[in-house]
Amino acid sequence: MEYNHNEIENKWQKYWAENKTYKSVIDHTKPKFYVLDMFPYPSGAGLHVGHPLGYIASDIYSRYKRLTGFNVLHPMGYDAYGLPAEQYAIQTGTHPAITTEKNIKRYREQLDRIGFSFDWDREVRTSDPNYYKWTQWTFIQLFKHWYNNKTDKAEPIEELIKEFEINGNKNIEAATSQEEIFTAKQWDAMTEKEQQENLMNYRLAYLSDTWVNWCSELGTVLANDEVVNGVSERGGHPVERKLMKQWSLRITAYSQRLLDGLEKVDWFESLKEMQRNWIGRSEGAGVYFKVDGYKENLLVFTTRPDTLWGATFMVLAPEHELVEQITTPDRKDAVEKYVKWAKNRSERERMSEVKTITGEFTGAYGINPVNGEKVPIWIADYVLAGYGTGAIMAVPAHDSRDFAFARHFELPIIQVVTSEGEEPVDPETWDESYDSKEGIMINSGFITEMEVKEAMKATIDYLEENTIGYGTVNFRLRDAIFSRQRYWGEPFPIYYKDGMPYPLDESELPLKLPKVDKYLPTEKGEPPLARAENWKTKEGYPLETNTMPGFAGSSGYYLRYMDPGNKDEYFSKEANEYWRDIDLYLGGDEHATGHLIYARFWNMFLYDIGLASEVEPFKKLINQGKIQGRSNFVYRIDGTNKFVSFNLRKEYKTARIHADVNFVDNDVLDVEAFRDWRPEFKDAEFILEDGKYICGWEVEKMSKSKHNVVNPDELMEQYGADTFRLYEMFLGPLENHKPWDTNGIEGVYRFIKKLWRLFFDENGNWIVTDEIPNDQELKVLHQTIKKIRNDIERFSFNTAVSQFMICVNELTDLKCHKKQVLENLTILISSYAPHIAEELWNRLGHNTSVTYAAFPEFKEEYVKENSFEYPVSFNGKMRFKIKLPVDMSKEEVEKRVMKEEKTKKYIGDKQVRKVIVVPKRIINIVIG
RNA sequence: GCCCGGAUGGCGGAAUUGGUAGACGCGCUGGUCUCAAAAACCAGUUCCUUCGGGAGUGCCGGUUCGAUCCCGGCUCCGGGUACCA
Repeated sequence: MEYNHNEIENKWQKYWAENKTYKSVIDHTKPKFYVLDMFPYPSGAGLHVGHPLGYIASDIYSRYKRLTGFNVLHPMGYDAYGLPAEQYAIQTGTHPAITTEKNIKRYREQLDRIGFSFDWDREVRTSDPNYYKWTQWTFIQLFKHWYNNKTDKAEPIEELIKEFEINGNKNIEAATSQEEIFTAKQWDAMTEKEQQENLMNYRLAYLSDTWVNWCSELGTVLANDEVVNGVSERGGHPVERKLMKQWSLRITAYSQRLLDGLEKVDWFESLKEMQRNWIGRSEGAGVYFKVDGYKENLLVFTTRPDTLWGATFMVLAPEHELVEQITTPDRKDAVEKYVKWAKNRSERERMSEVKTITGEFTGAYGINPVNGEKVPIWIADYVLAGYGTGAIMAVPAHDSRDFAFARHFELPIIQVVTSEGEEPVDPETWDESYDSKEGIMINSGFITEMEVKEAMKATIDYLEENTIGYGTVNFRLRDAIFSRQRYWGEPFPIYYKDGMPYPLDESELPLKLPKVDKYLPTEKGEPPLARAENWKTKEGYPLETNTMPGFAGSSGYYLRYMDPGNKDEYFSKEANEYWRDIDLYLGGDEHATGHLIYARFWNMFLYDIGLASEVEPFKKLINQGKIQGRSNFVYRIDGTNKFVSFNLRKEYKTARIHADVNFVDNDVLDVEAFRDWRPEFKDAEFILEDGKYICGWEVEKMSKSKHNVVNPDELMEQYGADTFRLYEMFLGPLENHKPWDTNGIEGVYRFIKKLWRLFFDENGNWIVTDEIPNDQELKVLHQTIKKIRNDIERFSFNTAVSQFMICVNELTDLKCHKKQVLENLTILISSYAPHIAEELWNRLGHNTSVTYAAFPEFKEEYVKENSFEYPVSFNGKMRFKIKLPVDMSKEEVEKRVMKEEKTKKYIGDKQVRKVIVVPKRIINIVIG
């Protein structure tokens, strides 16, 4: 039989589907292994050549784990809610569900063509009511829980209410926005609405007026991680700050646990570092400053309590709630003008004008609690409303931003830290502030002469003793804004009574997405769901009109895969206790500060309430690199329709034009295809070199406009899925970002055909024999077993492909067609090239899938050498090799080498200073 | 600015990190087969060379018998992040 990839691949893909070869069920006799890919958003463009990279790697790993005796869970699904389908709906009126369904179908076809070992019976889609029922259910649980800082976990809100009824909130330590203390009596006296408002400050899912990132172009708010460089991640539209009533998740309650959990997981260090920075823990102190003439206190956060004596002014964020109250009449106009200006400035403007120093004096003064000094209170937008308390004490001598501000507005600068052994110099002469935490305190009351670190501690103690401050930890992480003013997302299971939100009863779930006439906001500016008829409960209470954000559905999908059909529960205890967590998670690192933090939070909450059995959901995580495009260019001579080949282009004035990579082969342009491409090139002329038109090339993003998109379907049609899979892996290390280059796939295709010819001769006759393999053949096989196992375990898929090539080359040279060897090779390669492996396995006489075979055992004895070819180097330079027995002693080796003619030649008339013999490594002779 | 990566032939990359630099593949050169081409196969391919050798893993220096690997100082490229107090 001739190797016909299309025939073989269709046959086995059909077989796998019909026999449910990759179906996974709980099996307590085997250890479990859960391999997960980040599920895709099914976009209309389908898969390009970059998408399957991670899926191929995880598939190889899954198949390998099956061969080594694991019960593997390897599911796939779709992150089906998303903006593109909704934007398309707005333009065309097509319901996003229809677009999504169509895209999923196309994705599935493409995925199936690559031969993945997914258990499709476990497919989940975030937009499926059977799935989002549990997203809604989890939201209700978040609404019904609060975070107890004493026990460090989420607890039911009923218990909080009980405590309020007995003691009020004075003994409660919670993650809360509630600052006022009330008694049980006061609690009792509250109306239901007041009680609900109060509880809202404790709930893990809560409604509040929040400063949000508003994107008017998209008509919705965005989470912090959805805003990049001041514009929306999707579409690049401008984003502004706006105060809106929004649902949020109190993820900040989990800041410390999210940080600590990173120590327990096996992820790339760079990714962990990104999460650490995003969580942004900083230790310091909260300090109360009295406002002169008012009873209000201003609370500031500082990481340098030791520099309190150097605070010469204070700065509030323009949005700070006390600004209006404390501004003196003479400063009112200026301050109001500034606040208005700051508010209307877009995020992007604010970020690009960081260097420009702006601010206004409020006319008010704060009183430094440690020395009673009066310090002016300013407002400036370098202080952010969203971080710390939105107010700072400014220590210009020891903070570069405060220093710049003080210089600009001519405010006093007092030095309080001096570097050890140096005399203090008048700060007026400084070029920059002294920000280092190394040094000795001066001019600082009782902490003078202390070391900085000692002074910090002493100051915090002092603040706490005198109740003018406290030691504290601040996090950069913000609560996750959870409302979106869009149609295509999960409806909130929430209704409103007297303006207060209440959760639906769980029996009402799923609350299905209603039909609307248009996918746009209403005339009154309400979200699209407000257009739905009868969008209210049975009792007539109005339902929430916002929908959940994209990360809602993706935060717990990996748990649902464990038990996707469950009608009564998110997932059963039994399923979760068996599958537990993801042993290997593969995906792009663009999710570092979004999905991967939200999902950890989601899982941690489910752990707290007793559902999930592991705190951390993703034990090991690998980021695959992005595949970039490799664009090709032609060079048109200015003012002509003549194109000059790459290496001759310097002789002319040319313009560089993208040529479609699909009619360029090894940078050689198919001139006819190019002429047919566009009418304006019909009569193009070409100046060739060596009879060819050579194109220039560059690595760019893969995109339609750059004509560098390579479609996997065409490659698979031409070379087959097995070749495609091997080639994607052969491209380079999995985690590297790398350009796609179709040049080279031929080499892998040649390899596959060469593999086939170990089993069939050129006339297609089966030539496998039952002969006993010889030592050489066994050595090749066992070297390969060892290398493949090793390489897969360390995710070095590219070098494994090389080893397969070496193995097949050597077996071909040895003319080895022996069943004992080839059978093992078939199993080895089955995780990389499953179709051809399945065909060969079948022809070797097996009637079950190679999936259920056992990974060949490596036997040291077959690769053992009794001699080693020592490289002999002189002063570190390798000159010749000499074969010696491995068990020869160092002394003996030295003696033998020194006797060699060649050794004498290279020594010449020089002196031998030293001879180094490293057994089974090297011999180095030092001469000179 | 700060924090992470990275730099090896014409190209993708290897060297499981002190021990033979350039595995494997692409491309290129020559050859076999063929009327010819394709395919397939064989040989060669880091650079320079006066054919003795010499140089060589971004650059400069150090440690070592020996450095792609360790240390110090740069340059360039990629990514993340940014008035975070």
